[in-house]
Amino acid sequence: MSAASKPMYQQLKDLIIGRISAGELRPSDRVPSENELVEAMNVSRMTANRALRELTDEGYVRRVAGRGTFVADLRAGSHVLEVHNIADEIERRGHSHSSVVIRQSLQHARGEVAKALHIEQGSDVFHLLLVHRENGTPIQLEDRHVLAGFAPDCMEQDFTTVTPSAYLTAISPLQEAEQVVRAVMPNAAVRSHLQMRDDEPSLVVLRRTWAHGAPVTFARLHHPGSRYELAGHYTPPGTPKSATGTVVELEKLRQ
Amino acid sequence: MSAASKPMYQQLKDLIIGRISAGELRPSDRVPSENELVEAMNVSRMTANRALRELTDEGYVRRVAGRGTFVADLRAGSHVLEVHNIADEIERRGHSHSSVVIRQSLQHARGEVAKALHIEQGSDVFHLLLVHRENGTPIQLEDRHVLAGFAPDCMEQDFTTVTPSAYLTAISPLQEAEQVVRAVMPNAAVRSHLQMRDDEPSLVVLRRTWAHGAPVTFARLHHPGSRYELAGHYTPPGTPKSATGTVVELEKLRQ
DNA sequence: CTCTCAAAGTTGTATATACAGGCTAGACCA
DNA sequence: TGGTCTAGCCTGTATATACAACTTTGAGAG
Repeated sequence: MSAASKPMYQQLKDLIIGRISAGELRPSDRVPSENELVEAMNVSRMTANRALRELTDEGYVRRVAGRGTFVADLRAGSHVLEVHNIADEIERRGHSHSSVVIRQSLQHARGEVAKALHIEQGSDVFHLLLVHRENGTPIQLEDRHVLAGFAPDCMEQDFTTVTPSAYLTAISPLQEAEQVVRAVMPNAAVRSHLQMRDDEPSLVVLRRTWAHGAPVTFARLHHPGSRYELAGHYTPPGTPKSATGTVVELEKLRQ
Repeated sequence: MSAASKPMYQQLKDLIIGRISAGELRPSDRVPSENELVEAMNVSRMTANRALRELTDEGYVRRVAGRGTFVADLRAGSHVLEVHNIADEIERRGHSHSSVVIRQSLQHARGEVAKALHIEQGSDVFHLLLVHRENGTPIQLEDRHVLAGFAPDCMEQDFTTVTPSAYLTAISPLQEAEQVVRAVMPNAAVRSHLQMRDDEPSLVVLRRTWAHGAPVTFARLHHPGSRYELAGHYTPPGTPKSATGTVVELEKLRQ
């Protein structure tokens, strides 16, 4: 579990990452070429190639055929926040998730919904309104519109057992999404559903999801500001999927 | 620029992504093994290996030595939000960024700051307080504490020309970060600095940044709720760096 | 019938080799 | 002096081969 077990290409990557991290190699500096690594480290060129290629994919370096490999510009401060499905998020905290369906109806799309879904005013859409609870406490009001043609059996679903999100991703995989996060003052209806104080702001996530190249659902997710936050952990390039599972200990720091 | 020019390993990737995207291959289904691809597509095993390995890195499939390659669980709803440096963000919008330094002093770390930075109460920290403006309008109040030992020349910097973020990333590359987003009601001081209405909520980003394995700076970034939002565009796995540059057209949809 | 173990299939890594194509410096020519 | 062009280095891709390690299956021994 210690050192010698790592594969050679990984050792090469670690070596170069180490030099960059230590400041020995700075942005736009040239890093050893494949052939130089071959001679210095006594490996084959394909192994050196794999190391440098993966470092490129992970954003550490930039390669130019004919010129060489250079330290990348260290993305000037772009941090990542992962926004999870509310049910998954609650479950990951080890808490219990439940939801109450307030409305589940077929409607005609009006103004902003029609615009968001790229459909004509008056087209059929399903409207879902439900409250998600964490250990019994309201934590999210989900106000969702779904293209009627995309989910014909939407009215037959029991959304207290399967969340709309899970239902929709089961219909069609591999979707694209766009989202916006805002701080707003909720209206009385939202406040009531989420059991919020009069002067409490709300964290709102607007999310529009695509399937097969067209938007199919648009959701407004309201959260009580005093009981909800988005948390994210960012580690340098080489960590595409470890964001899940990192623990955030930044809890007691209220302004 | 059309079809035949793509390298073989990319054609293999596209072929398998196509089958997944079309629903022909569903999560946990087995995808062709390397040797099967070798025979079917008339390529060498290393080429098939590269295609499947990259699909693994990009999250499309999951591989188990001895068993095979299987379609991954299509991340059950994990969406990504990129949070950029405020100056970069403003510049990307084609607007002008300026900032006003309100405080730049050496202090002794108290309570929450000491805790966030993992240092003793009373340790030396620099305190920076500045307002960032977009086309003259206040858009962010940056309240930052920096470990004194990490940036000894912090007091000599002119933070109206180089943002604290740019200054700090120049000192040490490759850092780790943790952040939390909240909706809160700002106090009078914050409201005043950001020229906010009395009943306007604030979107707050708490960000703690590591270097060399230890936290070195802790920032509270306050934004006026009516003039600021976080936006993100999510495209399926194979898009590690294209998140920058996607246009969000979800603007006029107020709750 | 049950246990053991070997065979076959699978991924993971590593090497040697080959050719195509981009880029640059310096030799060479006019 | 000035322009051209080639030799040499670099990355990008592709192949053939080899061995290690893991998993399942089934044959064979007891």
